[in-house]
Amino acid sequence: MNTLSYGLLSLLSKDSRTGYELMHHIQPFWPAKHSQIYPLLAQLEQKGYVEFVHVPQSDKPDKKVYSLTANGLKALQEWIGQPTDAPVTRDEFALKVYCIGLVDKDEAKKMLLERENYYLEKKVSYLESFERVKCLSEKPLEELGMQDPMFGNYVLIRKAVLKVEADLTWCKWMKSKLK
Amino acid sequence: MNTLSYGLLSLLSKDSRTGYELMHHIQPFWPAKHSQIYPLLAQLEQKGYVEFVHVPQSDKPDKKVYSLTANGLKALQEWIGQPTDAPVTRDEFALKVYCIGLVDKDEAKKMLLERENYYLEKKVSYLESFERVKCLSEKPLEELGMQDPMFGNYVLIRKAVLKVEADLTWCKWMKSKLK
DNA sequence: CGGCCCATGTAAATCGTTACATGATTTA
DNA sequence: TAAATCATGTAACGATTTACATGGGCCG
Repeated sequence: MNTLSYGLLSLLSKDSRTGYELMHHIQPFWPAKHSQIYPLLAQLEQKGYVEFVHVPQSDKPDKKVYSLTANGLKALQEWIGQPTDAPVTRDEFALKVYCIGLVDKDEAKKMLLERENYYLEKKVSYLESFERVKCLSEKPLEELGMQDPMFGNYVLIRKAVLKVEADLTWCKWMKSKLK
Repeated sequence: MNTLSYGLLSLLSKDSRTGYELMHHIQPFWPAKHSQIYPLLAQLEQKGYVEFVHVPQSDKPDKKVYSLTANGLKALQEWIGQPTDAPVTRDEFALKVYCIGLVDKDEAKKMLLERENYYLEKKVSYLESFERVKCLSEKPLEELGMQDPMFGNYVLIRKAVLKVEADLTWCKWMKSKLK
């Protein structure tokens, strides 16, 4: 059982989903391709942590809708209590910035602006997710408690927004350094 | 040539270093174990991008001090101009927070405090690095330009500090949610 | 004396990406 | 008509971690 497997169980604890949907929803916190997810779902099913129903579709390909079993829930709760790994980030841009003095100022500025636009787009998409969560939630977001089904979404989007704002602050600060 | 290889060249563009030192210095931006780095250095040497001198030591094991060659510098500069991959983060804590409602409030609070302490320690160590850079720099940091050798260190530590402050802001905000 | 730091390397296992494979429907 | 979306899966490759291997000096 690796971390991604538990991540899939985490998503399934809220909603039954297909492998395809799980792939999309897990991206922001644990990037993974479908080729990694499908075999793990098969393993999880063999362990009895998830089960699925075939859902034939006429217009689109048939799908398998997975849900968490009682055993899966137990495994998930035990995992939450275990020690948690430190987050890991790999940022090619940071490596380039470290030796940015090797290229000329115009190229450096161009790179920074590109990265800033990347973060701006991210921020927009996070704010859109935020709005979506706001609509789906019964209560106003500020009143959500730990037990509410949208609580996880709410706090993680808040985390993502704070992070991307820090990145944008850094980009703007860097731009002033390259003037 | 993978990203880590270029990362090693990036570090070597500032200083000659051993594989062991490279391993430690690249951690904040591209975590890697020595078992990954030593073979890559051998490859880089075969390609003529780096060269090394044996340095026998009496008290400690002998070492190989690597430096960047002219060809290595050229490869490095070309890489900087190429499109840059988006940063990738994998955060087990985020997955757990998503379904934090599955454990009781006290355990959730304990997890949050642990993570906050982790970030606090990180912040302290970043601020220490900051002081070290300040001492090593000839000019005051605010006056450093792109070409100065400490510029890369300076701006990346600033990036790390902004990030960890955003994380701490989130932790404090989360704590208020669990009251 | 046990464990950490220095310092380099290889081998095995796991994790993750890219490519191969299929195929209907929708959109530009 | 080319590309994207939905939907699942396998195979090959590359990246990363863990474990194996060695050995002196230093600290508590």
